[in-house]
Amino acid sequence: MPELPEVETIRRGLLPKVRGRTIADVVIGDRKVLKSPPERLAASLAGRSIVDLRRRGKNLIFDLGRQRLLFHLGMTGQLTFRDPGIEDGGFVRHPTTGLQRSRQHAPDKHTHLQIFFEDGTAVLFRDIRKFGKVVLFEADEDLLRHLQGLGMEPFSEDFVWKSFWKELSRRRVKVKSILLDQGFVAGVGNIYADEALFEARLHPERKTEGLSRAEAKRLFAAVPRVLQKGIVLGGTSLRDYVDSDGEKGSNQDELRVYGRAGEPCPRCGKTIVRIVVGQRGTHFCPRCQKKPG
DNA sequence: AACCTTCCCTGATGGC
DNA sequence: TGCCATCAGGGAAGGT
Repeated sequence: MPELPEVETIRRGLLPKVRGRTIADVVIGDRKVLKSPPERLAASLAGRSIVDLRRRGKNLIFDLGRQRLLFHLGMTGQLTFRDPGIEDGGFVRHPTTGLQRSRQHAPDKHTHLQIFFEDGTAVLFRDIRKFGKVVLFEADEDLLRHLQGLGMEPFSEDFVWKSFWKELSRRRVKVKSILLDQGFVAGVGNIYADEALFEARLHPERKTEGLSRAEAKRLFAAVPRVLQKGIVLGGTSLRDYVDSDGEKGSNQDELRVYGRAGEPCPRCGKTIVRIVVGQRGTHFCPRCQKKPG
């Protein structure tokens, strides 16, 4: 599932390929994921140039000058670049490493939006479960209104201990739940929440009001650390996630607890367990992440 | 405010 | 081309 590291990896891969490019045409697939009327999307996007590609939490935002095109990838969303001059899944000549297999894929029944440039290359939005969304905003202030509920952005100047502690103390919820709350820290999803809690050695069902400053500080440090690791490794590909070239990330091999129920804890060897917290599968080490009682 | 349930959606999986 | 139930989950919505 695309969380901050996956969306950031897509952004970095896509940016050099789309910046400065002019949209020639768009092709609409299933309109259910398009939160703006397809006719307006098509009419508004044609002729626009892509000035920048930004990210806020798990949202990817195309800056089109005045307009903003927002993608949220939901559970299974993919945003890839496709060059029709290259065979899908075939071999391409890589500038430094020689021949390399192309992972780009042709549009299929799950491709809901294709943004074509003048030379025939395109950005494809594909989403099997259709939990993703595409929204067009006419101006930046409309986008900001849409994003106003989001919390601190990791790696930005907003992400400071004072705010983290203040917000954490204000709320009275399970620590796993607050990590998943996009109004607290933007961009953390189920995988990185479990990883951060393991890193901080906190039981996912600990209540926020019961955390000591030292414990909260561990969490404050762990969140950007696990996210950064995810970015460095190109994201976590458990099932559907691929980057803008259609390539899988490698952070799935480095996960400490997520999806590892029944396996030994990498820190102490005790068996990792899986419980449900807030309707979400939650993985932790019962020895390293004790619930004080 | 916190907490719970339901909904959206498809593909993988396992039982029979 | 077997059929059906279950599960995965981000986020919005609605209820308690």
